Amino acid sequence: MTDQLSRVFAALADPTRRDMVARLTVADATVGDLAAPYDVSLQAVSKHLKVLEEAGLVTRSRDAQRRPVHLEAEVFDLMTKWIERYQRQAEERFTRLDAVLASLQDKDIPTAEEGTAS
Amino acid sequence: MTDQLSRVFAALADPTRRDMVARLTVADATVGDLAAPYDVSLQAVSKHLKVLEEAGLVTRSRDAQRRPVHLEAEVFDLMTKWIERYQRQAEERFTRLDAVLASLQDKDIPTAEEGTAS
DNA sequence: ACCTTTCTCAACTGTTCGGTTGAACAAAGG
DNA sequence: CCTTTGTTCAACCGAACAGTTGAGAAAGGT
Repeated sequence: MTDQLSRVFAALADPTRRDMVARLTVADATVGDLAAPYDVSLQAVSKHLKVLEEAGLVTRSRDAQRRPVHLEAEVFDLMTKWIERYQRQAEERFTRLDAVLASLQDKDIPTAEEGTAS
Repeated sequence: MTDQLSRVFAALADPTRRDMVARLTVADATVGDLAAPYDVSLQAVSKHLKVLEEAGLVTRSRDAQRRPVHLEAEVFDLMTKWIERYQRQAEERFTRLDAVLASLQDKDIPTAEEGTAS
């Protein structure tokens, strides 16, 4: 899973990580802040953050001992673009199918119209 | 990973599965059709399809020995909704931050405004 | 009836994932 | 210094994942 798109999808496949992202849209937070609501160790949360970071979804700076986490929302565009592209393509295919069905209603051809076999 | 949203994200985290989805926007296909371009066993592809199916991304019917796979593009909406919601929220926060910074330039208040702790 | 095609199920393998604990590092602050 | 706070690293564990092979089901074609 080398490519970023895969990493982003994988990162958001986990409910805890999605929740973290959701909370980061409100404000930056430290690891401790983020860990608070969950019933897991701080280390586990730290690992989740590493996943989000490697997906490019968050960045981290430094403030004394703290490592504030900041959401990089632009990465969403990567997904949105992929999804929209194929969503559009699927819709187009759908309307194309409608056209075929409509033309079939005019004529009276019960046979296949596919150009598969030679 | 019980919820559908997690399953959809996880399903699309794999490049091979994303490619299958992409190809299914063009036309329905059999397992064999789908497997052809990849250098893995048919069984592996069959497993990938099971993942896509359990995520609600595809459905399968029957045509003699064949099991044609059909894309259910509506499921994309699930993701799109989630993404857009937090994308919007992140943007709003951004503009809100701008406002705060602007007001800070007028006054001179360096203290926090968050009502988190009891 | 047989054989072929298409696909799935079952069992096994190596790898990744999400979690744990314990130790250690980084940066202030007595 | 030594302690406290915040975070990460390392090793480990069980479960899930992505792949394999081998057997077999499902549905026709001849």
